[in-house]
Amino acid sequence: MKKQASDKNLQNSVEKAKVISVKKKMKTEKCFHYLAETFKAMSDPTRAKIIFALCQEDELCVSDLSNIIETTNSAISHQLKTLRNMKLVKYNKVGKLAFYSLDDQHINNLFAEGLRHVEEK
Amino acid sequence: MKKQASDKNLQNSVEKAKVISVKKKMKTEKCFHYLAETFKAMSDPTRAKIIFALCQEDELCVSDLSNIIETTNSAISHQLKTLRNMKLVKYNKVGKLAFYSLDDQHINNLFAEGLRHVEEK
DNA sequence: AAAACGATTGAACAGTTGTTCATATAATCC
DNA sequence: GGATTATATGAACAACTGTTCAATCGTTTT
Repeated sequence: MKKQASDKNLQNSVEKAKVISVKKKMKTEKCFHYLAETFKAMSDPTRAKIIFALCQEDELCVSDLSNIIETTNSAISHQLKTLRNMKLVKYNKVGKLAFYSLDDQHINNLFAEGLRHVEEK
Repeated sequence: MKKQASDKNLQNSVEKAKVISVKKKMKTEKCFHYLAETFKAMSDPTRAKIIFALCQEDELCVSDLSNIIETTNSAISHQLKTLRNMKLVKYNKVGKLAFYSLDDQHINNLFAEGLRHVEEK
């Protein structure tokens, strides 16, 4: 009977001890998936600009955001929907206006860390 | 004569003071582009796994990485090339083996921050 | 009620992405 | 030298992405 792929490959490891050790520490598939999703939220310049703007001001409406970022309402609105789906922003409707704000407290730290990284380069 | 688009839109701002204030703080196009690129490096599960593994062990060769991550050598090698282009990993060739390691010190902090965020959810 | 306005949405489009498969390269072993 | 091994690579493919454009939906204004 054939051994499991992972076991079979273990025999062929170059540095078996390292492989076993890291395998033990590996997070779940779901964890890596969600981690990747989180980074993906900020992996587009338009979304990065939106998040940056919302770090400066608690609330901004769509047209002001598109003015600041200098692109169309439509493009901003589409990206805001993406960020909403990712639970990174929430919004507050007042008449015709939709005021968006950051929904995820932790994102500020993550974003600031990224910015620090970029500016130290 | 027509005014500049950015000026024209400023007149139409819902909260002009906020718009002017945030506009003043905005980073350059290049900065946001690079910021997005940095996050993009970690926005794929396979790359996130590679980075995680290389946070646990200083150096790992391609076949051990593909064993740990449980995918093909080819897929890993392609992603390592992507990470190499982004200057996030470097490698050390020893005979047939290529030992990869993290090239960017700051990435550890950023990645750890992301992981903390995910695990607190 | 009609017009104006802010925001949302869907379709379409080109561009990008990540994997697979087959092949290539380069070092080691027999 | 020929076989084997570790890694790299190019082409192909389907899947996804971000913007634009046109149309729509609510709300407010006149």
